[in-house]
Amino acid sequence: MARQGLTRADIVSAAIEMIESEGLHSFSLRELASRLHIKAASLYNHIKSSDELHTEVGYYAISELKRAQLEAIAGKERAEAVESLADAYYRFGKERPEIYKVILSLPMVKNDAIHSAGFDIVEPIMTAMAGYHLTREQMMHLQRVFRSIMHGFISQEEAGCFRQFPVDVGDSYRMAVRGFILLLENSEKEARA
Amino acid sequence: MARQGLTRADIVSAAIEMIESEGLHSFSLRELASRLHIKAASLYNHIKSSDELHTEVGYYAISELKRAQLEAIAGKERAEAVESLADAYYRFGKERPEIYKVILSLPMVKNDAIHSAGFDIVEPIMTAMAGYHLTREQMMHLQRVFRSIMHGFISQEEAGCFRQFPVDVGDSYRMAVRGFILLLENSEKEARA
DNA sequence: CTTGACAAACTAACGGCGTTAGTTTATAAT
DNA sequence: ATTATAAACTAACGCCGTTAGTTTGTCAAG
Repeated sequence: MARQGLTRADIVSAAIEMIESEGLHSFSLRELASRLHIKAASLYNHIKSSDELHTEVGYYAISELKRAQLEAIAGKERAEAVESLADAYYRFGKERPEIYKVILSLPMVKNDAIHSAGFDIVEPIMTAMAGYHLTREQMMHLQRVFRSIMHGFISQEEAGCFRQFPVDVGDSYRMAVRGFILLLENSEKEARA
Repeated sequence: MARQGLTRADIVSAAIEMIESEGLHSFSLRELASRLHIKAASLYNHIKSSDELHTEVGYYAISELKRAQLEAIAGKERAEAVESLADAYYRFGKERPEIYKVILSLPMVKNDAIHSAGFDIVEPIMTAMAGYHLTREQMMHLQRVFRSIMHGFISQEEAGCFRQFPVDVGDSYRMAVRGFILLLENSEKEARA
């Protein structure tokens, strides 16, 4: 087998492709190696462990999500910005479910690099809320509430938890976003008081 | 080794114990068998597969969550009922994180038994909202919103996603619940109109 | 042009996993 | 006392991540 001179970047992007097309749960180093026409052990010339590769894919996933978010809020303010941000988040989770799962499965604890990458996700949310007159502390709380709603909705829909009732999932989603905007307006009133 | 006459129920409850104490991710049939002083292959006299055991543990987890929820809303109405329900949900996720993860990892799709068990989780939520004057359709949507907020919050906190900022997580949680109650009140107004 | 260093690839193996097939054997019912 | 049932066993298969040690292609310095 002629040597092909694979790089670390080649391996990471092959992993991303494979996860997107075949699913995170069925991903394995051996299968990845096989697709690169390599033995599994050879991967260890480029990566230290399966976890490290997983983290590397995670950085990509976070950067993609951030990109989509920043694009969504560009030139928008207040409710319009928040709705557009939510839509981008929702679409990302729906269109790239496996990559989204990678973000969720990232060990945020005890890994400074991932921890700081987490700020990339927070930043667009803070920007979208900037048009509201809120204290810095309120924004920190509200950012958590926003992420909870979005993540909770996406992952439960993906898991099939919303099939008990025949009502439209899109309608539920819009109601959830409306709830958050109500909370934003309510918080603004409190901040003024 | 004297035969101990293990039953399916023995195995399920040993699995529950093991998951609660050692964590879902480190659970394995071989380790479970070892704790029961049995070979792994012997487990197959009682269960068909690892997935089946997982599902069985899931039924237990759902019933426990439902029990906690029903207890929380007993004799309460409207905001008080919803807040108490949310607290029970939150406490369950925090105090029994591994069992909670089992619920999340249940394959809701393509398994009728689990699908119908999902109703057990919905029911207390519908009851808690019963005091509000809402249409049946509104309740179906709001139930999804409630679960999204709760699940999103619990799983992100558990994953360590809320460590970017030093503000109190409990305060964020209360703000999230307040947001949901605002949405309930707002929906009620719309229903009357 | 040769030589030497580096790193990309290899083979072989370990211990772990879920699972299957086929076998023994204790217990409970006839 | 005999027999049927099912709880347990052994042995093996094919996955998995990972490590150690080895070959070999490539590329740069002498």
